[in-house]
Amino acid sequence: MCAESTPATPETESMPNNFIHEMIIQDLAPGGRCAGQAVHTRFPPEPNGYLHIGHAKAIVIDFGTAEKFGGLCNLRMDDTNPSREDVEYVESIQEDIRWLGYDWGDRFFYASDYFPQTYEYACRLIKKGLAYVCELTPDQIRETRGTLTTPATPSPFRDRPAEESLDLFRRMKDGEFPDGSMTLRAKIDLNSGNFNMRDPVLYRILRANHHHTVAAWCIYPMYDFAHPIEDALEGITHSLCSLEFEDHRPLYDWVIEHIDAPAKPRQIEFARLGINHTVMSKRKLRLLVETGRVSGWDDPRMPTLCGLRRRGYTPASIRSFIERIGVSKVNSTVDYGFLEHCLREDLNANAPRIMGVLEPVRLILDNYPAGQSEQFEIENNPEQPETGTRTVSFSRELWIDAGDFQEQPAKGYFRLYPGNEVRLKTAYIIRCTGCIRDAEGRILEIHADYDPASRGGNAADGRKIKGTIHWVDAQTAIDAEVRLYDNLFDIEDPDAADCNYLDHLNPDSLVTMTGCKMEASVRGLTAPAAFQFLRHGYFCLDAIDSKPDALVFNRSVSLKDSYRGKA
RNA sequence: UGGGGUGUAGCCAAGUGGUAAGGCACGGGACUUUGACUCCCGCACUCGUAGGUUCAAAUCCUGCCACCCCAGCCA
Repeated sequence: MCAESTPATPETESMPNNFIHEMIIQDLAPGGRCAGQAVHTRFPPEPNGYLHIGHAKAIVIDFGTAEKFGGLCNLRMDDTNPSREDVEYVESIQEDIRWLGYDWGDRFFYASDYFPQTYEYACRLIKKGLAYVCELTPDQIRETRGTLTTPATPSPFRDRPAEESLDLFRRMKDGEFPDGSMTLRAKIDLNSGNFNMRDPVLYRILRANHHHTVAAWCIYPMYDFAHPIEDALEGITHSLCSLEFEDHRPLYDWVIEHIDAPAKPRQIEFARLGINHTVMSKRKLRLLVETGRVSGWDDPRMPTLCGLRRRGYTPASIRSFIERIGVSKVNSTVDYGFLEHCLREDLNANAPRIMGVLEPVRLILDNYPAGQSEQFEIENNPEQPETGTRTVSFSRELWIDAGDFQEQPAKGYFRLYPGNEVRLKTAYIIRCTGCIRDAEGRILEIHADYDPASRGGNAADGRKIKGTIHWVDAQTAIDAEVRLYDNLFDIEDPDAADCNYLDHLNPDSLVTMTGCKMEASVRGLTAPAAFQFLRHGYFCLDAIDSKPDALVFNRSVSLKDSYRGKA
């Protein structure tokens, strides 16, 4: 069960032009680099982990850009390094992208399916004298690569005859040499200030079980060689990626040029997404999972798409968030609060409401006939009257939230306190007459009288009632557990270089409340299922932990700061 | 020290020589059968910085400063 509260249709029409769009518009203009062509992009994750909100930015940009220009976006597993990849990830990646609302049609590819062509292109480079088989060890390659200010020294194998390299390369593929003993290297520019151009490795020998090709290959192309080829073979016109690949663009272009590629894709880089109070790197997220600091990749505190989904985030809210933060080349960190804002906005408009109390206290209406019961029709969503109403039962004994009563009211408090009137939402106006405490001073029950003439919540004499509170009929209430989630880290920037993020896990990131009470109509609800109550978080049914007799709710967004600290 | 990038409000972000959009956050007010939502109002005499060109500069030129990325047989 997934919490989808809104149709998953990307609204890229509303997406304002960003610098990538401007570049594409120029490419498309008459005489431009790809005048007359259809825009074609791709989202190329390596299947070595779960997708997170940072990937959502790339997904929205890749799919959204293609859609904006009436083109297509492929989904491609960039699986050129078998050692860390797994089918578990290729499946979760597809599920999460679908959940976000994007469709790659029949254009699902594996980079590893192109290995035969990639091999042929490598042979072509060798024949042109642009690549050679090198027998230097990894250490030797590092030592001869030079430094920031000194050029690389040539490999002793750099001028090996093409025929010899071709033969060796074939034998590398045929498994004649051990892992790591040889590489295929491009012959480019040892003096370049860009390390990527100092004879980069194109192929390495690696015996590992590949999740897709199994043991068909024992040589694997490097990203820098494989990626431009993958893009060219698929007819990609614009290869969008993150900023750290800017230095790789000259090599990308070099490959495209020298293999005589069937297409000339253009790489454009944008800044990846940073959000405060969380970490985004797969390595760090993986460690949280493996050390049990969270319950899994889908722990509702995780910034993974499956975690956000379980927390109650809607696909529309995530898409809206990405579209609204914009696209630029500035390294930026967006406030987590903005993500929450986008969720609140969607939930407020589209989520069905129920009433519930987290910390139940018994409320007894002394003048309400014992044994009597009545029904109220309550709107499911005041923002959408067309979503109808539900029936909620009411009787003499109710549950209200402890926070909605103060025996000694604080200054400005306008909910229930002795002598004060408050409205039980859509039911009656009541006046508090006092409360009973046990020996330890805990409130056992609150007493009040109801105004029979106020059925529906309006006073017959027109008097104004300032406070309105939630309530649940004690006779029909359903028990539930509620989990309050907060930021995973208690500092703004757990990624800061001078801090160990594991030392800053927020100890209050998960607070579990048991014995909570929900109105009975929650039973009939399936996904989408998000609820707002208790001034004023949004909660949603946990799709994974819920059982028929033990509902579990996750709080989707924390309370607004302006409300924190108030009674 | 070499190469590649980026600097507009607390956080994102428009702006492309004609006098600083918008959103989040924040503050104030109105409304309210959720202290939510919604609605108003306020929030950069200034665009990293110092000069220069111009009638006019965030936009053009020069110098300086700050920050990010790069020396994997990772992507």
